[in-house]
Amino acid sequence: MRAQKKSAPNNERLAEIYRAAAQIILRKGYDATSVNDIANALGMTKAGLYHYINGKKELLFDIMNFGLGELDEEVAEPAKAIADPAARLRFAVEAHARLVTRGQGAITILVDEITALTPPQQRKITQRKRAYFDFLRGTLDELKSAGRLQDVDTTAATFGLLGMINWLSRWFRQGGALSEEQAADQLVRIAFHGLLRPGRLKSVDSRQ
Amino acid sequence: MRAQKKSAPNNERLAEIYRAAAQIILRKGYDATSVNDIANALGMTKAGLYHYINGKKELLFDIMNFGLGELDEEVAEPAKAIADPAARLRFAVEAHARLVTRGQGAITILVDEITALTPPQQRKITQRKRAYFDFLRGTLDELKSAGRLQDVDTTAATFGLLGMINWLSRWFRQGGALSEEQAADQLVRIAFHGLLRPGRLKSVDSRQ
DNA sequence: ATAACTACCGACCGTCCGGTCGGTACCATA
DNA sequence: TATGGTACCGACCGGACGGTCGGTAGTTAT
Repeated sequence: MRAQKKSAPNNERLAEIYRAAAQIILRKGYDATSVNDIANALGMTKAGLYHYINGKKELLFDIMNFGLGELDEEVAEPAKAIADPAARLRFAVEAHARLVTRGQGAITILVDEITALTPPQQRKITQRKRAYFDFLRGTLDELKSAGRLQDVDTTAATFGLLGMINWLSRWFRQGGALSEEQAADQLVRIAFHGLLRPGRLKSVDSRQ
Repeated sequence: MRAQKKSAPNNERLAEIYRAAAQIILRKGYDATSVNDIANALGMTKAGLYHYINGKKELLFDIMNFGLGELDEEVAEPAKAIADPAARLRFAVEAHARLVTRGQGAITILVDEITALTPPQQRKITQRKRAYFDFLRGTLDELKSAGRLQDVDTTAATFGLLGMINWLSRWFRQGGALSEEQAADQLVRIAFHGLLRPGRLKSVDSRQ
C-alpha cells in the first residue's frame, strides 16, 4: 500500500545509519539536527544518505520503532515470563533503566521527539507506547488485587515510574558517581519503598 | 556591560508576549516554533514583535528565567520557611507539581529546551536550576541525618523526584481523570511511601 | 504647533535546510 | 566484455526562517 524504497540497500549499513543518527539527534535534538549532520557523521554527503532514507521524518520514525523494538525485546517480553508481579515489576524497572542509561539513544528520542512526527506516525508510535504502559499498569493492578500495593492510583503510579526512568537520560552520565546497575537499583528502591522510613511519624502536614 | 533594548517598551505587553510565546513553544517545541507563529498569536507581525524582543534565543532565555522565578517564589522560598524537613519536602513536591500541572508553560520549557540556548545562557540557567536541586537534596540530607530516610542515595532520589514531577507535563491534562490536587497528592504518596506495602515479602528476587 | 517617543508594519535580505537529479565508479554475474 | 544493480557524489532548487530597515500612525509633553 505504501511506496517502498526504490531498491533494497545493505541492511547493516542501514543499522549503522540509525545508530549514528540516534546519537546525534539525542545530543542536539531532532530539529537542530540537519540531514547533513547525520551524513557527515557517516562520512557521506546528504545525497548519498538519501540513497538509504526516504526523508528526515521517516528516519526519525524508523529510529523510534527501533527503540520500541528494543523495549519489547529487552524489557516487556522477558518480564512477561515472570509470574510474580513484584519480581516482574522489579525486572522491568531495572531493564528499562539500563536501556536508558546505556545511552544508545533510540528510547530517549522516542520519548522526547514525538511532536516532530506527522500525525499518522504519531498515532502509530503512541499506540505502541500505550501497549507498554498498559503492561506496566497491569502489573501494578495485579499487585493491587493481591493487596500488596500502597493506596495509590495505578495510572499515576505508572506515569511516576516512567517519569523516574525516562528522567535518567537527563542526568545519568556514563562514568559518573553511579554505575548503571547502581542507578537502576536506586530507582527500584525509591519506587518500591519510597523515600521515608515507615513508622511513627505523627502525621506529616504541609501547613506548619 | 551588555547591549540593552533600544528603548523600554511596555512591560505588561512584554509579559503577554512571554505568556503567549511560552504556550506555543510548550506545544510545538522551540525549534518548530517560528517567530512568526508567536507574532501572529499576538495579532502582530514579526517586525512588530521585534520591537519587544532582541532575538529568538533571548526570548527563550527570558522565558526560562521567568519560569525559574516562579519556581523560586512559589516553591523554594515558601518551602524554606518550613522547619520540619518532611513537611518542607511535601510542600515543595506539591507546589512544584501544581506549577507544572497548571500548564502555564515556562517551567516545562525550562526543562525541555535547554539545548536551544547559547552556551553562556545555558550556564546561567543550569546554575539557577542547580540551586533548586541543591535545596531539594539538602532537605533529603536533613532527613537522612535524622534517620528518617530510607537507605537511598540522596542525589539519585532528588533526580527521581524531579523526574516524576517534570513528567507530569507529559501526561497530566486539565480536566482529565485526576485534578491538579489529586495528581500532586499521588506523587507525594509514591515518593514518600513507595509503591509496595511494607512488611513480609520474603525478598523480591528478579531471577524467576 | 512641534518635537519626541512608542508601537507597530511591509518589504526585503542572506542563509540554511530538506530534498532532487543526473551522473559515476565499483562491483557482481553471465 | 557487456549488463545491471549498489553505493555513492556535485550541483542545484524552492521555501522557510531569523533578522533588518525605513517607514507611519497615534499619543504625550512642552
